[in-house]
Amino acid sequence: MKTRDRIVLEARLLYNKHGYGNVSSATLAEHLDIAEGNLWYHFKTKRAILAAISKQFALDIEKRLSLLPNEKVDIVVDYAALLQAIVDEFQEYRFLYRDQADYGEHDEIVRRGVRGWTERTHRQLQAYMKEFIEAELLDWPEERLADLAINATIILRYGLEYFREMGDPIGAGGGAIRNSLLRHLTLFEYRLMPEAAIRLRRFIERIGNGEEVLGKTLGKDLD
Amino acid sequence: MKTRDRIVLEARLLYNKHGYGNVSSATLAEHLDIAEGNLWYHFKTKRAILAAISKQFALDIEKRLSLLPNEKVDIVVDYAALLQAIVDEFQEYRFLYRDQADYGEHDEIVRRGVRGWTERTHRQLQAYMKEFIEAELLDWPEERLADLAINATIILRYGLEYFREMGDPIGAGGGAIRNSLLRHLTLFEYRLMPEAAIRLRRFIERIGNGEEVLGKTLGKDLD
DNA sequence: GTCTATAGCCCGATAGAC
DNA sequence: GTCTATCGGGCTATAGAC
Repeated sequence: MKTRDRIVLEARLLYNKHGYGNVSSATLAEHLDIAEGNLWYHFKTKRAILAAISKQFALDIEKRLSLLPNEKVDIVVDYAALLQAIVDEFQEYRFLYRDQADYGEHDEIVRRGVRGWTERTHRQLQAYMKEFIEAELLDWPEERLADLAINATIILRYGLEYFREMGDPIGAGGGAIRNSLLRHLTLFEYRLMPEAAIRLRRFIERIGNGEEVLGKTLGKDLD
Repeated sequence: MKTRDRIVLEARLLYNKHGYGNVSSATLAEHLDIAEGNLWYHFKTKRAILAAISKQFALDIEKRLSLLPNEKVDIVVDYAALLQAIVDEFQEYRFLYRDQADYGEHDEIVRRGVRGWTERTHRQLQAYMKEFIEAELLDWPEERLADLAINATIILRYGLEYFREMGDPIGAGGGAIRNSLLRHLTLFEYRLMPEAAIRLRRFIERIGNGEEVLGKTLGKDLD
């Protein structure tokens, strides 16, 4: 792996773990076992590292947004795969949102993209919900489908922070991911066919345990 | 107003605006028009300022948690007053949660309190919802009332960050507060009596516009 | 209580040898 | 591409005069 790529990877992991502002270039270089000067050779400013991570973030988001319900598999499995992709993404780029007050404005690519990505995420979730309805696994009125998708996005997105604050441990095996997923499920579980609800809950347990039974769809090449 | 109190107030405002890590003691002293040495006389460390703000935070939370549906007024007005107290609180101490990755561990008083405060907030919202039901303004099954209250809390809590990311301006008159409140309303509006929904929406517009028609219940002495 | 002056540290970033 | 050495600047915090 090239030094430049190692820097981008390690920076992202350290920023997620300790916060962007708490990871100095000296610390980063030390973790990479390279000299600090070498780091400045590859990236002329600290913000340039942020830009490189942001670029990869944009690519990964597009990959996740391209996921669609697969006609060949059943919708419960499809939806579980989407959920896994979403929580992976939120975890892998967590610092980008969490530390924004720290590093100031987002990189341009994120600043310009974030609104569109969020709206497309709503539509993506809505498309999956619609499949549940068409498979007669969910009984939900069409006119409230958009609200369901938006509220589900918000809860998935901020669940990690919410449950961390409540004391749940983060990371694979920790309760925060599992609880976020279960929390979003409360929005529509009461209108799901019991069998579909049971299967979804089973998938959520596996995702929460970090079992990655469905194959990781994002960042596989990075970890 | 005593210098010490002025420091605590101005620090909170500046931290909320620019982020805890981006407000140096020099900047803070400059805004207060006092010498930096004077600041260190009142607070021996920067963290001591954080502790003072956290202490006030705890007091304000208790005040807000003590709000109850008032038998003499109708529940819609009561609920609007609670909503206003909650969004005020989340705005006035926004940096405390938002910048936690920056300043590290919460002050002890917050660290020990946060779980209990959140759970009590759930129960508080639930009590108000129950009043709506008893006034026959809301049709909602008892067994899903807790979930409604929790999901409403999360959306109220993180709505500000969510809508800011989406490009809405923050602060009185900005769209973020109004949109957070409307978003939380989507959770149960479809089961509200139309007349109650209309009145709630009208209150939300006024809160979103910063009109404070119900009287500010928190931080009144600070602003 | 408030001020000035300054210590001591870590940070992001640069210069230049290899 | 990688290293060592170093600079300028901002930050938290201290010392001591008034």
